Amino acid sequence: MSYAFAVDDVTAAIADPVRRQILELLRAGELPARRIAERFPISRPAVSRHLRVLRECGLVHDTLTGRERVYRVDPAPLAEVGDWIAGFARPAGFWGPRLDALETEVHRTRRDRRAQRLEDTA
Amino acid sequence: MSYAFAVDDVTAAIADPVRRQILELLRAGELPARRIAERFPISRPAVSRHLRVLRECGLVHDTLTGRERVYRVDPAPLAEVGDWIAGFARPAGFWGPRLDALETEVHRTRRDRRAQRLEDTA
DNA sequence: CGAACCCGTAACCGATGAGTTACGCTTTCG
DNA sequence: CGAAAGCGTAACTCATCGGTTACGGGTTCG
Repeated sequence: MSYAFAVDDVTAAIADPVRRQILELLRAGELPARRIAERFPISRPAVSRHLRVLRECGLVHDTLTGRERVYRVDPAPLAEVGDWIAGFARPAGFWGPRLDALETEVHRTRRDRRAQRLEDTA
Repeated sequence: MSYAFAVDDVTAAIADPVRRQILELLRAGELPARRIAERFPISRPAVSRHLRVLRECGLVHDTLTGRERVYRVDPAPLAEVGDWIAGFARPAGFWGPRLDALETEVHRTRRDRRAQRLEDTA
């Protein structure tokens, strides 16, 4: 049971600068798709597809409110990458013990995400 | 002064599963290119190019020894990504304080890397 | 010296990915 | 009810990327 599956999706997702900026934007608070799109020089459908990528790997969640779709960030999948990175700790227990806390967080939020998914597109 | 530049290269580098596996392989110890290549089902030149990508963003360093080129991993650039991830800490100071240690590490190793680069291809 | 070894690069190719415009659905509101 | 707003999707184009084979340069060794 490795995270390889999820890590693959998440690393691919954050490899794009636009998607990273979207996440940073959402860090300040939830936003409807329109508000997100107008912050970028690219077309709205382009942003919409970036949002889909982020959605499919659980980095954002959305709630349909009237005719607006509000997005909010979920850092849990990022923690899995942080977990992988932590495996490259210096000599022995350099960052290790500190980042181990992340792993705990991963397990904790894995439950939450399942619940979240049911709420999505609600 | 943001890491955006470096983070962009590093996230792109670790987005590929083969490159991540190379890093994991090198985590156990340095290896000549040949030894790395024979662990993968793809051709040797393909691995060689993956190594180049990893080299160009500082994730690996190489030393020319006779007719062999020995590679070793450098986790420092990964720390910059960890740093970025840490910015998505839960509510307030959930992982934050723990991952702050990473940032310190980033600064520390930035000097080292400059020295490393001079040694490369030596 | 010449053959074998180790490795990187060049040239080429199919797949993938990010961008665009056009379109359709649902919700709001005059 | 009909127009406008807010989103997502489809179809298409173009650049990038990862894979392959072919090749060349430096090193070891019989």
